[in-house]
Amino acid sequence: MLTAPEHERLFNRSSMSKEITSREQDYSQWYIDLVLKGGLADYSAVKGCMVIKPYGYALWEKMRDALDKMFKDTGHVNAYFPLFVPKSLFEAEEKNAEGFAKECAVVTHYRLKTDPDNKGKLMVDPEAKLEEELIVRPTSEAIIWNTYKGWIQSYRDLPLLINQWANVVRWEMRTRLFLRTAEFLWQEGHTAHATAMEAVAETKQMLEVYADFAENWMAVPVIKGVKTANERFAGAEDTYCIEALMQDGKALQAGTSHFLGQNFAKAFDVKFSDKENKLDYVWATSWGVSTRLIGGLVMAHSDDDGLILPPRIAPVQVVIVPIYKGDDQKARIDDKVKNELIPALKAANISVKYDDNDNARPGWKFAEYELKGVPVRIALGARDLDNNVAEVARRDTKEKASYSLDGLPEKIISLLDEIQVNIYNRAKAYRDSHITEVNSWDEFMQVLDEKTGFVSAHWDGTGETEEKIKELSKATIRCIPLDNKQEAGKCVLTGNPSTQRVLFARAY
RNA sequence: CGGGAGGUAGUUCAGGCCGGUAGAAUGCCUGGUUUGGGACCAGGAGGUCGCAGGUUCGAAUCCUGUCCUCCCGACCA
Repeated sequence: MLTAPEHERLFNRSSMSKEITSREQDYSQWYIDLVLKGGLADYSAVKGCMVIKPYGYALWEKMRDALDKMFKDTGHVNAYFPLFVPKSLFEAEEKNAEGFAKECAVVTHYRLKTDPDNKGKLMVDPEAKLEEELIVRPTSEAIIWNTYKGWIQSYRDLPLLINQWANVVRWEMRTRLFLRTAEFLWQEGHTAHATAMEAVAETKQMLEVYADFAENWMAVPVIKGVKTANERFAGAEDTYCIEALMQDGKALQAGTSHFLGQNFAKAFDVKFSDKENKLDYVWATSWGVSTRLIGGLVMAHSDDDGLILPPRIAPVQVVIVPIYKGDDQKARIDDKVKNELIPALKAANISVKYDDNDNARPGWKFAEYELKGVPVRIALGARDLDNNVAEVARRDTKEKASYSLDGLPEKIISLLDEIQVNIYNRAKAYRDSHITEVNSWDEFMQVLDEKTGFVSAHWDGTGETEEKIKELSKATIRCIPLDNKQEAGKCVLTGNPSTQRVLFARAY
């Protein structure tokens, strides 16, 4: 029997610890809890903008570095273009401009001054109005194509394969940490080619790079596909995408690669002479992924105890927690860890943290590193040293096992690989079991409401039907999968003839 | 941008109707005991109650405005 104060204490202790809302209870809150309490990001004083905290940024750096290498390996180089785009340039490609017009931040003045009526306060100086407004880039096609015009004269200048790592601003009505914020970080590749075929090949190649990255680094299975005309990037001829599925059954567009045709070349007058000295407009692509991937990563793998990060991009892959009584034991553990384990793991390029902070006890550390999604934890106590073993816990399954200290680094290395594969397989099994073929409207709605996930259904190919379905179900066509099977059928809404199934889902 | 909820110590929250010296737990600091799943004892520091006005002798509390966040909708990566 507990006394009242003891009850009180128990209650407070549990409510005060970094408790995470369960997915079942409130999926959105679970996600927010993970991002905030997992130390990935924080809110800021600026509406719609977040602070990416060191742990979250370390994750982004790992992702960025892996992607950057893949871009370089496919022949691209990095450059940097301005944050501001003069309005006249921005509006040059009409469809692109229209598509983004509703969410642009605009700079109209270049100076503040002291408010004469309100000492100590500043006001916009009406004398300092810009002659031409500057658009804060929501994407950089305009400024880049304006620049490319001066860089491209002949086929010898092509292909031009440039990427930039940057921030962009899209003024969103409703924001969500990482998934949708007013400002976000991304990379945008912008390439120019002599032929349409070459540009299409580039578009598809970069889609493959994204899919490769998502699956093999982030361990998030994705479906490669093409967007419908309605969902296409403003100004593109074709938009290819990778679509991932979150644990609540909603889809997430994880990356896009656009074949821009000659739209931007014509809008910015970018021509080249071919070998026969004939002038033609160049063919273009653009492709991007953003910090949104972090949100997708969190929602694809994590559980009610916290983040689950794939080893290949986890900022800390292994954490070692010493368990000791007194300085003698601590010294023995230190010796083993610092002189053997850490050097061996570091030699294998594994990032390892030894948490011998005496402020927190082991149990607290276990919970903390589980919250942060560190893939592997090694607990090492005096008892283990006597038996020449260590307790190894994996985050993905929460299984614990005792392994001999002989050959432990090799064991950890293979365990990290195993975890990487396991979380991918787990996410894939979930994804695959949530692609449902339906043949009637009732079934369509029922699957969306009850089972969730992707719904594979026939569609008559018209924008009107697509709109109508969106209106009725809040589901959009996520993509027409690449190499889609062609089969005759009837549109799930209109009954009109269809040649293939497309993937619908409610999406982030 | 519309509807709802919220903002008080680092964190989670109480207090608010009914105005009168700012509270709890946890965390933090010091010392000690501890350490195999979120330790314990003793002492201590910490808040212009989101911000700006107003009402009042007096405002965390009442009124007005404004900013930020969450949820639901319309918009979007």
